Amino acid sequence: MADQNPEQGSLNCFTCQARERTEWCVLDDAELELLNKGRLTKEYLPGEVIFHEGDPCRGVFCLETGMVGVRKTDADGNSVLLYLVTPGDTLGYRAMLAGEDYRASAEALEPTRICVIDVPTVRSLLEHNPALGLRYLKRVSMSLGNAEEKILHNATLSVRARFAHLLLVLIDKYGEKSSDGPTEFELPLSRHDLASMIGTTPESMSRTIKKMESDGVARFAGRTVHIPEIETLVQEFEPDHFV
Amino acid sequence: MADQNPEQGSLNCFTCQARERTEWCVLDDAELELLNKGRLTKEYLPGEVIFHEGDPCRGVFCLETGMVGVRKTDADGNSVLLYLVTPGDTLGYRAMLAGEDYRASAEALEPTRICVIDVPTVRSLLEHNPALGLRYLKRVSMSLGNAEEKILHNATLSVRARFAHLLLVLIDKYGEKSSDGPTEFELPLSRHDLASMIGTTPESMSRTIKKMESDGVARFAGRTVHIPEIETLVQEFEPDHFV
DNA sequence: TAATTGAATTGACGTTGGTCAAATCGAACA
DNA sequence: TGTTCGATTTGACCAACGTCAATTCAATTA
Repeated sequence: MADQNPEQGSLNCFTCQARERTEWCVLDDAELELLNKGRLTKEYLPGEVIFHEGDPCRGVFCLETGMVGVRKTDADGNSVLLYLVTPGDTLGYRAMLAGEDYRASAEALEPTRICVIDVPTVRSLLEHNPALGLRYLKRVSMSLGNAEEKILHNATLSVRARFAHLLLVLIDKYGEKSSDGPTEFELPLSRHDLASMIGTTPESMSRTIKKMESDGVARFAGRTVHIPEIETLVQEFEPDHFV
Repeated sequence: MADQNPEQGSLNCFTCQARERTEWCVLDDAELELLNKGRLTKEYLPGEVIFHEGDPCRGVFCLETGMVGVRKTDADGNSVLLYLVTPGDTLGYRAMLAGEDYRASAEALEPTRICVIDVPTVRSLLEHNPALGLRYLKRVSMSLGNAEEKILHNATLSVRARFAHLLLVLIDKYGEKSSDGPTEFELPLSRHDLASMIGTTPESMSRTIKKMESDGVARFAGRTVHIPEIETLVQEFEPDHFV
């Protein structure tokens, strides 16, 4: 694990570029001061683990730069990649708010700079500023809605349809903002991680990609994806979608 | 939909048997008064729908008696049964807290008596009593943890293992509280609904039950299940579980 | 440039579990 | 008691997808 490194990037919560995009945007200056005091910055290299499933909750993490993957693994070593966490997202709040140990692990996928705000500080902020709680309520509730949707998708859609959906989500989140026409963008994930995001194997992932190429739905070159027409992806996902 | 029927059961939030088990247990008398005023009681017969996916959120529901199923259905009519809601549970809070329309539908599975607390009342209570928000935060966060676990299970476990797990959960929630030895209990669900709780078909459900019987893991007679040894179910679920 | 290593792909194969249709069961009711 | 209707079970079939092993690819380093 990389040591704390206060020499690079923003030095505190006041100057942090990511803050306005986090739940902390509702805090006033006094509260920000508290947040800043309860904070510890760390850097992680790809593959380094930020927390493990079963670890006691250490607080809430704020991602400043880089990318983190949240994984859940079972006894046999099978795993799913539940979330990609990018700058402006917070991490680890579920365990904190549920008062549980972590039920998933978090791992840097890129060089990542991240702050931890310790449990007592978060608890105190939550108790004194109801707006923060409401903010988190909204966040967790939307996340729950998405998780429930994923349960439905995994139960009813084919690997191919789930992958089409994943591509749409990734384009929406990390790609150019053009809803139609040809699109090109960089997948932020390996084939293995793409597979574990939709609950399948790298082999099936590979075959699905090949099939999509031969069907002219998309072209893949390494992590670069070219999609001639976004709408065809939507069709894959909802066969009877009307434009 | 059955009309409001104030003649049966508890007449208000003060005398409601279920209340102490809900999030409302943190309210003081003045707040209970507000809750009581924002409340409307309804009764539903099995099969009647309480809300539909896509409906605007009407408030938070409190189940007093009966049972409700929360379902999510896709365009092709495939569906999963996400939750069973029983007395003392609240319902519909996810959409309310996320500020979204319902993303699932709720349907009475038994004759059900339920109160609706309208959106303005819940919002007002949340804004004035931070403890209520924290209470819901915990509830939603734990629910999210369970949903994430379900995503992992559906991706990695067989139908049989998922069913073993479902049985354990149902026994824990609705069965006798004996952790080992022979157990007998009543399934609260049809085969079809059991199937849609673990994301499979009634046919596969039926075959799985038959196989489990021939393996001596459990005996099924209609909705009555007899399990000679609970531990064998745990083994089904976690092959390398140590006692 | 050759060697090394891990990721990705491909092939071959088997199994799970979905689909469709038919048969059976069981409760409600005439 | 016979009838009816939906729920459940059974059978037959097969497609999707997981598994295992071998191969290829690409990036890194000696």
